[in-house]
Amino acid sequence: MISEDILRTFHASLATLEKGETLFHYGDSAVYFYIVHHGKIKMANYSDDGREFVQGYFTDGQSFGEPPFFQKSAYPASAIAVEKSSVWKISRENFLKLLKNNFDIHLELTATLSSRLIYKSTMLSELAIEEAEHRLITFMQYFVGNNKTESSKPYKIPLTRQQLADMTGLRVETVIRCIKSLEQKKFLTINSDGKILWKVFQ
Amino acid sequence: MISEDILRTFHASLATLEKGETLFHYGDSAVYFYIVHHGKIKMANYSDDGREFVQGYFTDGQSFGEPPFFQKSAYPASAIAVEKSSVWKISRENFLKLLKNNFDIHLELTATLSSRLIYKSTMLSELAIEEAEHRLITFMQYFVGNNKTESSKPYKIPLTRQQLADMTGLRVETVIRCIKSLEQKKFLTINSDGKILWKVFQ
DNA sequence: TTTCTCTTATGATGTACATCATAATCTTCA
DNA sequence: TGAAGATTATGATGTACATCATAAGAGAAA
Repeated sequence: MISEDILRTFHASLATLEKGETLFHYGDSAVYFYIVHHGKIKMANYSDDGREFVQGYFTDGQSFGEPPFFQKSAYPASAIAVEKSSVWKISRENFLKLLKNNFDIHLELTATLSSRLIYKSTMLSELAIEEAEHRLITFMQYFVGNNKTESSKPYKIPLTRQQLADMTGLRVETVIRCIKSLEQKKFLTINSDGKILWKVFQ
Repeated sequence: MISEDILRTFHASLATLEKGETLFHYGDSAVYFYIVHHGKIKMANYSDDGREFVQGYFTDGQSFGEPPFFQKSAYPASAIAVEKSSVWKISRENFLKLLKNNFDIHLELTATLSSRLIYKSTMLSELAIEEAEHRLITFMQYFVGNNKTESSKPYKIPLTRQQLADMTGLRVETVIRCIKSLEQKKFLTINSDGKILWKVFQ
């Protein structure tokens, strides 16, 4: 988490985005690196026939779009505002200066990249060798581990079946059927509003 | 690339591995970080019914096993020596000291992690929304881009159909059929020894 | 030189998930 | 407040890739 003071020192500027607006497209050369000030941004890839894969969602305080920075390559996915948002943008040069002058921030970045790398490796292996239900369990375990705060009660996963599908390479109907099946197998329960309640001890 | 001098300063030690030997298993808690001194290491995941997914191969000078270091988590995949190898191992503490004292090495690590993150994101999106031939093209493009040195002649990809399958989440037979189809579509040619020759301009 | 294992190859068959169709809520926003 | 668009749901059908079977050549091992 980089303080606003430091951001200003290194000439970060704020940009605002309407809901649905695209910040950058897949393949654009990466000139800026971003931190969400307020709102929600998704990074996603699209196939020729319109299928979507969501690489991740980013909210207040989270940075995104750093990786292509270090080999001056292109963004590997597009960034779209899911809701009205504002983001800090920092140029490559200023960002490198910032890292050079702040070991703690650099280390935090390293940790963030590492954590994302573990997530991607995990999901990649799931998509490559496991089937739908297994994939969903692994994804939800990861998600709950990263978002659940209180430790005793079941966690209500704030994602629709469609969002689960978009992040696991499955289709809505498949996710719906798997979730039903996983409910019968007692991996989770379905709340009265349809949302998934993840059990505590697993 | 970290010099042997610096490695010794931070108490790195050498370990040797026979062909087929396992350095660490998926799920082991990550106490060391490694750099290949000489040989070839693969990181891979295995499903219950024995299917393999290869996350990557690492050779002389390349580091691996860093990500779980920064949140003290477990290795996300197993590391196995593909041939007789020797690796430098550095403890977490010494590694952090090393980063703190060498900005350039830290920045190089950041760049390495970023590059891997882009690779994983790319393959993840491929596995999620693209079909077999597209996946293979993307993988080979990436591979050639990272390994081809001379720029004029077609590049002979030094991987078997089985290795391609293991890295793309496909099965050998599918890879064989796809490669044949891609040959007919002029994306590549098949050498007299069966190896894939990747065309220059694509 | 023989045996074993790996690699490329090809056909027949099976299946997990996608796709298509339809519908009953629920939410959004105009 | 009423229409449009999500969301969850369920059945019927389609298909890309996996699986199984078999084989021929190449290299390694003994």
